[in-house]
Amino acid sequence: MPEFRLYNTLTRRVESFAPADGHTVRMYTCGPTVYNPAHLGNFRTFLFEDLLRRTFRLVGWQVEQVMNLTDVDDKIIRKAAANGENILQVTEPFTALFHQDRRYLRIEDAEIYPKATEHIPEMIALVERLVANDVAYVAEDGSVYFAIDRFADYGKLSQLDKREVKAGARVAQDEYAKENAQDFALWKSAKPEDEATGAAWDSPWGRGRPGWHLECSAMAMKYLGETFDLHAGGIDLIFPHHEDEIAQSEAATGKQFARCWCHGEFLLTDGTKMAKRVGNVTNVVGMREQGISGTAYRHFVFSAHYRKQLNLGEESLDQSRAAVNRVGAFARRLAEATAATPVLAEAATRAEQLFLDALFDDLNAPEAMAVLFTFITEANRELDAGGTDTAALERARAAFRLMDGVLDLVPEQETDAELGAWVEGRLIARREARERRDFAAADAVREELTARGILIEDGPSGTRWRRG
RNA sequence: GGCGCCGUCGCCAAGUGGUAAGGCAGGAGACUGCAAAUCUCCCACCGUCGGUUCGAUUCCGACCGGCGCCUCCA
Repeated sequence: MPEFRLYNTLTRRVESFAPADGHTVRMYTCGPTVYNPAHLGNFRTFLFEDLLRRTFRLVGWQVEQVMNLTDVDDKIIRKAAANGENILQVTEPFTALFHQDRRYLRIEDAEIYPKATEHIPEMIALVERLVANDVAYVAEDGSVYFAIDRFADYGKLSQLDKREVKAGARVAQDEYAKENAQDFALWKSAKPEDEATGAAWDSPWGRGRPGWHLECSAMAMKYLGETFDLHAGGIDLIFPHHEDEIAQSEAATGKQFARCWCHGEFLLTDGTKMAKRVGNVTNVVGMREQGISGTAYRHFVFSAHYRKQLNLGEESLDQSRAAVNRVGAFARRLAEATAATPVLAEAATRAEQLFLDALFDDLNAPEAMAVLFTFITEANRELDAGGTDTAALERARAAFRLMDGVLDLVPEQETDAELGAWVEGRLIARREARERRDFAAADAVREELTARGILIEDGPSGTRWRRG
């Protein structure tokens, strides 16, 4: 089994990583809050996690991934209340949209997508454990808080001990109910709008709803065990979300929660963090309407290391689209080739090795992509050279399958049958014109197609077309 | 105010103590009826100033510039 190295936020170092049981990586990834469309920044993180799970399989491990769907929280309740709806009416359509967007970006299915609202009993049980362990306390109003100063390790993930809260920093509005301003809510007593929107449940402390951090601890432990291999998410979740998850989980079980923590950096737009509040968000649906494929976005995301900020500029997606078209053209050529030179086999084997080296070294996707593109150039050269080595061709196909099996960059083929029939008809007209050597007429057809966004390529096996 | 990250070709972005991957764009050529695709060749001395070193883009310091976290947040 090759060594896989990964940066661990807990230790702030790149370390050797392997699942505890040696064959299945149990990973928990924080999913979306389903009250609006997830934006491209959110999907950068999900794509990073997709790359992680695919790379794990390349190492030879199985993957058990849990991605939660937060379907009860302040923003959802506010939205539901404003519309006079139940929270389900808010979350169901956005849950569906999330999966649609996810598939467009070819993000693999996680094994489990648990919803917070379907795990209220597990969450209540966890709070009871914490109260029993005397690290949580019940406030006058029936809310339950976690007392951070009763958990010695508090701050170990975010290195809070090295931090100082900004002088005059905002403090929580409901501070009066807490012993310490930094204590966080495990259980929030129900307010009228909670009841009105179906966001309140019975508990030993009265009607209420779970605090945000609680769901992840309860669901991670339910599906992955009290200790599991990896917990991933966006870098902004380090504090307070993940810090609080660690506190409430480890204070309850006395065991280490996640063995490794992994965080992806932000997506920036025009130099600032993509965020709803900034108003610079782009959604998958919007991207789609601009004719940008999911594979182009994958290329863009993988062009930077996951721990570095990545700026989405005006030209970014167009550049990636062009890059991904090259991969697509190569994929078709490889599929249709019949033989190649022996040199191709060497290039393929070398590329595979370099590709794995790059990904296994803290998931260096940009490096891995560079290997892929270098291989494409080499392979095209050997394919041009002719050759009769069919085994070499198979070697190349296997290498490409391995690499694209992780990156998944080949753009989708056109599936619009009506458009296809029309294009084929025009191509027949063009072929006839060319056979007459009436090139003016042939070029007129090409321009007609170009006007509709169709590009054509004449090759040995006839004319091929695709969308520009 | 505290903590941290980044500054590499026109744009995006890897990387290394010994003279810098890849993608996009661009230039020249081959191929093509013309294109497209493909191939060949060309296209950077790594923010500034110091220091360490035989040698630094790569280590250290200062400075300038940008970003993020400390508060809901991928």
